[in-house]
Amino acid sequence: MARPNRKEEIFKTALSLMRVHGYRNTSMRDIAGALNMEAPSLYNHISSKEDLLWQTCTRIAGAFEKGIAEVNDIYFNAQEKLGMAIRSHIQVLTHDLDASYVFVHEWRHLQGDLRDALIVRRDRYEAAFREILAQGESEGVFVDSDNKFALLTILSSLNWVVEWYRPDGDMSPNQIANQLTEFILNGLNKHHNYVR
Amino acid sequence: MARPNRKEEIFKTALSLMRVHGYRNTSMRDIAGALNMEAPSLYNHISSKEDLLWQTCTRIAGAFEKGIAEVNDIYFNAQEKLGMAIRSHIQVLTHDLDASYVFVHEWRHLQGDLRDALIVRRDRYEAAFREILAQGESEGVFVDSDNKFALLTILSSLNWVVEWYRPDGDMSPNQIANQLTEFILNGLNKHHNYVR
DNA sequence: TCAAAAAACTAACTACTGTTAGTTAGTTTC
DNA sequence: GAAACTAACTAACAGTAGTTAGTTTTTTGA
Repeated sequence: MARPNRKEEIFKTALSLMRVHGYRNTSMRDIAGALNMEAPSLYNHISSKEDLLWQTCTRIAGAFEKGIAEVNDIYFNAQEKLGMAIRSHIQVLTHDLDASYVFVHEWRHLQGDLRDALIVRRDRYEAAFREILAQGESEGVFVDSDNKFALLTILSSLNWVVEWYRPDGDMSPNQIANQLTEFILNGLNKHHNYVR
Repeated sequence: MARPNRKEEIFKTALSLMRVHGYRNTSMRDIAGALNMEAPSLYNHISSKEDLLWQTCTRIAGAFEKGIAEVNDIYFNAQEKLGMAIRSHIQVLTHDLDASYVFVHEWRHLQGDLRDALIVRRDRYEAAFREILAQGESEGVFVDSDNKFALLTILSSLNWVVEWYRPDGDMSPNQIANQLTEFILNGLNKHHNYVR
């Protein structure tokens, strides 16, 4: 009986259900049922439903953090940095799509300290991104924009990828990252002369 | 006792709770409690919890549709159209923030036909937006991009506004629309010479 | 002023929630 | 071959969900 890691199977099944139906709409009995077992048996492998969500969120958050740290270690120029940060972000999302989707959409079902801890980490991540924007401005290669505004706009387009990305679709994660980078840097305008 | 429209009060209260705690996490008893009444009394005014969500979603969807129709009626040039479509979208979101937030985040808790109907309307709305992009390309003012990709990127940045917009913040809806339009058209790049 | 309508109430139901307790069968380790 | 471990089970609990039925109170309108 090939059963390499039951715990992983549970996570995988749970996340794919939660992606479709949401965290609250996915019961322990649903998860167990999809694995042909009974709900209480799950507790031989995991400690609680919330822990399922918590471990997922920290895993994804950790991957994001690792990515942005590497970018800041290796690259110097702001345009390169931004491009690589985008690529890294997209890699994380697409590499573990169910988990990322659940992270993006369901993290706020965490309660109390867990939730707070995640907000702190998110803010740190955003700050690292924002620093790249600031660097680009002082290098004179990015327009001087409202940093917070630009950041939110950028991150929203990145995160929306979990909404439509399909592993068997016709864009690879790298292609997506390239297109997004180009779009974010150059926008839609062909002649760059739009004035409001 | 000034009680102009109890039904509206219920919607308003329900949506503000759902915005914070989510649809599934907001019980009828929570809603009733916030209005100093008992849960069953709500049913003198509304027919079900799902109907609360459904009516909210159709209301917002209708506002979006009205906006895009007007844009296509009045304006000719693609840049203007896109700018006005963005402005209209932001107007809808910010004018009815709780409802919009719930719409963007919780529509998928609708079941069966209701959910399907909403998907159809969303697709139609996206198609109208995409047509503006196509027009801009054929007019030679927008870069030739993957339409679907550009569209999703644009709409994601628009919808993310519900995440951070505050009526008492320092940007008005029109300022947000202007900044977003500029960002979407011109991107971050100062000299428009980024090549990947 | 009085009947009708509106809007609240209490009690209760059924379904489902996450989880615990206690147990059992099969496998691995010493 | 005994002990320990793994992973499943059944039964059940305490709580919550949305909702219905039936009743009472409040408001409204002629």
